[in-house]
Amino acid sequence: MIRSHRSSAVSLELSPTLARAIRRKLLRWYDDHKRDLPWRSRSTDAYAQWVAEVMLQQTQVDTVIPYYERFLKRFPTVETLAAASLDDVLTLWQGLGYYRRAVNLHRGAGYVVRIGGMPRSSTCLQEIPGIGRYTAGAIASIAYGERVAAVDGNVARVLSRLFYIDSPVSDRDTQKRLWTTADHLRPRQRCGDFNQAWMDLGSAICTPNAPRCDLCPLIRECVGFQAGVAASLPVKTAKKTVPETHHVVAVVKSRGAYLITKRPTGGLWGGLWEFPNRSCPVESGAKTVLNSLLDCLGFDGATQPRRAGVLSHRLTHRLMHFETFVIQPSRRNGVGLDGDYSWAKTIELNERALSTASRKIFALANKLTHTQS
DNA sequence: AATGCGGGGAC
DNA sequence: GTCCCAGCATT
Repeated sequence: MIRSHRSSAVSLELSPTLARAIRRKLLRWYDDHKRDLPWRSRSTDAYAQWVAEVMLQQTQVDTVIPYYERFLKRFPTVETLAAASLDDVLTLWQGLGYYRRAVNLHRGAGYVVRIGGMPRSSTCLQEIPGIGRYTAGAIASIAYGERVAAVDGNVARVLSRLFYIDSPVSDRDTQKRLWTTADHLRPRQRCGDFNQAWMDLGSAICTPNAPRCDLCPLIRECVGFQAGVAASLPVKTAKKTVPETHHVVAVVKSRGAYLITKRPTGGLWGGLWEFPNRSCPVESGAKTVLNSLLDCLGFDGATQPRRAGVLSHRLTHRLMHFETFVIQPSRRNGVGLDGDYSWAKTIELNERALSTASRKIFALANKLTHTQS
């Protein structure tokens, strides 16, 4: 019975014979179809693998590649990264998202240099901030040849189909089972290649939608395919509706430079620069909130704000609306503008770490300026 | 166990 | 529009 098969222990559904067949077929397929990716040309460089794996967290390969090339060119070694300023690291990271990754990478580089080099095992790698079980397994198996599993979204999808695992993939028990299954499948040799083979298979064949089962090297072993349910796996839990928030933004321009401020590290866009702004519960109250913001910045009512429009920006977990105003005061009479504030000309702005939302706000403000001038 | 954390590619 | 992506840290 299918059901009893599915609910049986891994050791029962994964016989040594089956495990051997899966290893052999997947590695053979990988030898013929592996992608040519930048980090694969330096697979023994644990630092290079670390950078790649962190960038690839929740981020697609094609998005990462140009960032990776720039990053490794600028910071070719962990020592060069440790010696850099966080601002410079974030500038290279801008647009890639999840900026805590860059902060942790920079912090981690300092840690690695202090302890005299990259940790040499999957377990020790997890002492580095931003490296969890998956990333540690990937780095250790690829760079060191350690025999350790690495279950990411790709592997979870392939394994859930291969073994018809239909409990919600985010559940703890499901995750535990996936890792246990991956542990059983680890080959004694080429574990790094094996881990990457899952990912290439998940990218090219065992895709989230409309998997190409006809091309899959594991079609004969795939219980999900045999049952005709491969495309509906893994089972994901419904997502909740994202909250909507409104904000007012002051793009203050004086003598060709713009007033920007640095966000505190930790939260959304932590450590990045942006134009002064405030949350605004109701859109209709924008003018009041703007005046309050300008007061705090030290720009009084003598400067006439001009409304540039509303910029909407969608994140995975939030929909944000920025009602944008341009202010051109006659004097830079701002008060309390400490180290977290700065004036930056357009060309300097391009070298600062700004969020994509801030870039879009800047474009909107510039459109107004050029239209009216 | 649930939530916060970006942005873009694919459909 | 929707879904999802080489996850991790925090609570």
